[in-house]
Parts: sequence; structure tokens; C-alpha cells
Amino acid sequence: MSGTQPRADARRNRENLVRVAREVFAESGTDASLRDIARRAGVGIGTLYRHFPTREDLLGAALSTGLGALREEAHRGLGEQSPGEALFAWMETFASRSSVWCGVPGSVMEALHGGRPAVQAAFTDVIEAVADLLARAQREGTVRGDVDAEDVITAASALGWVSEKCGPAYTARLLAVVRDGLGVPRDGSAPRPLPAAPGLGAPPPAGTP
Amino acid sequence: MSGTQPRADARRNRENLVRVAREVFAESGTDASLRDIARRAGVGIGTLYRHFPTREDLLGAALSTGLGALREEAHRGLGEQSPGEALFAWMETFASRSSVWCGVPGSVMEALHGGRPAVQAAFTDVIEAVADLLARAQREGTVRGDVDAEDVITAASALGWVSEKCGPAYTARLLAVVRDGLGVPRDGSAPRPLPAAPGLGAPPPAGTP
DNA sequence: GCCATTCCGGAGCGGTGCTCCGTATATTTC
DNA sequence: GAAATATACGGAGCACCGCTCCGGAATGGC
Repeated sequence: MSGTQPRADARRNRENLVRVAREVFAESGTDASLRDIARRAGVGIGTLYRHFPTREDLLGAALSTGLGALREEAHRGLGEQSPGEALFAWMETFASRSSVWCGVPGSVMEALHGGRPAVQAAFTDVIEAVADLLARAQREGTVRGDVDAEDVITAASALGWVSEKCGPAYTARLLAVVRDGLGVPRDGSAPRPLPAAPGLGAPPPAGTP
Repeated sequence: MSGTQPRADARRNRENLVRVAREVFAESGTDASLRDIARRAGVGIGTLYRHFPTREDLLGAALSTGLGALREEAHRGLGEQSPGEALFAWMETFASRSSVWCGVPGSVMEALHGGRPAVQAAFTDVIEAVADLLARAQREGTVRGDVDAEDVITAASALGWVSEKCGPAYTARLLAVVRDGLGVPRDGSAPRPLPAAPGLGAPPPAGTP
């Protein structure tokens, strides 16, 4: 047998599982039944668990393609509008998209703060794209200089959570508030300084199971 | 038997259940095992379900006392500082408290947008107190006039969610951002208008189970 | 003391996440 | 082509979950 090549049926089943998982997670949320996913993929439950030992592994695989689109969105927006506009447009896209997707807000928060490697890997490109967008907006002078990419993504995730909970109307209002808060004061003065940021990978609060 | 008075053991069991539920929800989150709560309260699972037919009923009962304290916090802050300061202090209290409590952010969002009556009732006083605080802050000129109490509570809930997910440090940074966004521009000009607010009790987005 | 009312407890149902191992299939080797 | 072997599959099984239902125990008025 030639090295590390997986068997044909294994590969087929894996792709099937990811495709079905994306559908089911979008329909029923992040805590959908894994048995159900296996059933709808025409596969035994054991097969699902061999390919994806953890729910997070499956979620990470299901997310990765959608996240690719999200990253491209960040890059595309950059060509058509100012960096600041592109950043806020991206936040809106993220927030609205994540309520349709599969529990992205919770996942991205875990990925940012010591979550499972599978999900973390899926977000790496997105984080880089946002950091780039933010840096340009700050050089442009539209966004205050003391916020970092984690702030932006955390805020976007929180807005996605709001969108999940009570729909897009409140999300749009809060996005407008956050936007004003992230911007520099109109009179050109320095904004009230932000509290110190913890380093990335900081442990989540105690008591989080 | 005299009218509607409950039996002594029923009353005792009910109080026990609420007390234990508060502990367990705080320890293990909103989706803790109800069987476990019943066990730790020295009570059968049937008893729990008779007193609280729904998980939300139990959650609402467990929340109500803590929410009373939260409402008083809003009133007390009003005496010692300006309405604007009191409002933001309250938001911070709510956000930090809710991560220690039992999944308050999710509950308050449900309460605001057509959630279970049990939880909704527990929040009524808090919502009123916040609306009062906000109105004063707006008359004072510290907070922009086009935000409403639902915006404030939604934002505070989102911050509580962030606090649950990644600890108080990021929460403090985002609170500062939101604070600047809620304030009036320093040059006294009118802020960029917010998108229209939906009426209270607006239905949550489709597909929410 | 008795008795009607109220309340309790846990067995039981269908579901879940996750593990484990006998079996079937794909691939290589002859 | 057939045989051999590594690889992957499937589902029974375990412990737990939410929730229902009903026989039996506790309670309080008489």
C-alpha cells in the first residue's frame, strides 16, 4: 500500500459527511444530532466518529469552505471601497452570515481563546485578512489605533450572536454603535484609551467546561 | 385545606430546588442536567418537573433574586454618579455578573424577544430600571437620543456573552468601544442616525428552535 | 383517629454522545 | 485472474439525557 493515501470509500464518506454536516448544522444549529448527520450521509455512526473524533473536528471541517468565502469577502471589499468601509462591511457580513451558518460566533470565540485546533485552523486565514484590513483602516485614519484584530473579530462575533438571538434589525443598530465607537472622534482628539488587551491564547474564565 | 395554600413539603422542596438550581446553573451553565439538580436537592425528578414543567421556568425562578439585586444596582448607582456614568456602570455590572450567573445573556435575549413568560417576568423590573436610567442620561446629554432601552440591554447581553466566552479583559475593551459609540460626538454634532428599531416583541429570526 | 387531598418518587420511553469489535471492502501482490 | 492484508465500515451496547405517568406516601382538616 502506497504510504498515506486514504482508501477510496473512506475519502468519499468523509466528503459526504462534511457536506451533510454543513446542511444539518445550518438547519438545526451547532448541537445537532451526530447520529442524524451520519444517517443522512448514509454512513454508520462509527464511521463518523473515526473521521471526526470530536464534534469540533466536524464543525471545523464544515466551516472551512464558508470561511474561505468570508476571507475573500474581506479582500474583495478592499478594492471597491476605503479600508474603513470595507472593515465595517465585513463585520456586517460576518454577523449576518453567521446566523445563517452553523454557530460561527461561538466557534470563533473558542478559536480565538484556546479552542480546539480543528476550528482554530479553519479561522487562521480569516483572522489574517481582518488584521490586514484593520491595519489599513488605521493607517487611513478612519479607525482608532488602539484596537486590534481580536477586538474586531470579538465584536463581530458578538454581533453575530445578537443576530442569532433576535434578528438583523437590532444587529444593524448595534453595528452602527460599534462603528461609531471604533472610529476616531470627529474633532480629531484622541479617544479615551482602551483597557489593556490580554495576549492571544489567554485562558477562558474559570468554570468554563 | 384552606384555599390555595401549598402543602408544607411542597413549599420546602420548591425552595430547595431553586436554591440548588442557582448553584448548579452557575457551576455548569444553563444546560446543566435537571436530574442532577433534582438529585442534589434530595428530590425525585418527577417533583422537579411538577414544580417547574419547563427548564425555563426553573431558570426564571433561579434568576429572579439575582435580578432583583441587579435592578437595585441600577437605582443605587443613580444617587452616587451622573446618569450616564450610572448607565455604563450598570452595563459593566450586568456583563460581568452574567458570566458568573446562569446564562443570563441568552435568557435576557429570549425575554426581550418573545421568550418564555417565566423568564420574561423575571426581567420586567430590570428593563424598567434601565429605561429610566437611559432616559435620564439622554436628558443629561451624555447619551445619544436615538438609542432605546432594548439597545442598551441587548448590548449589555452581548457583552455578557463575550465575558462568558473569553473573560473580562476583552469585555472591558468592548464596553469602552460601545460606550464611545453610545455617547454623543464630542464636537456636539448629531451622530450618524441609527437604522430603524423593530417594535418590542418582534419575532426572532426564522429557524430558531 | 380517620380520610380526602395533595404531593412524591422513580420506573420507563425514546433520544443522545461515544466506544468497541466482528465483519466487509479496497488495494496490493502474486 | 485469485489470494492476502491492511484498512475502513457498521451497529450493538453503555451511560446519560429530557420528559411522562401512575402507584404509593405524606399532609392537614375533621
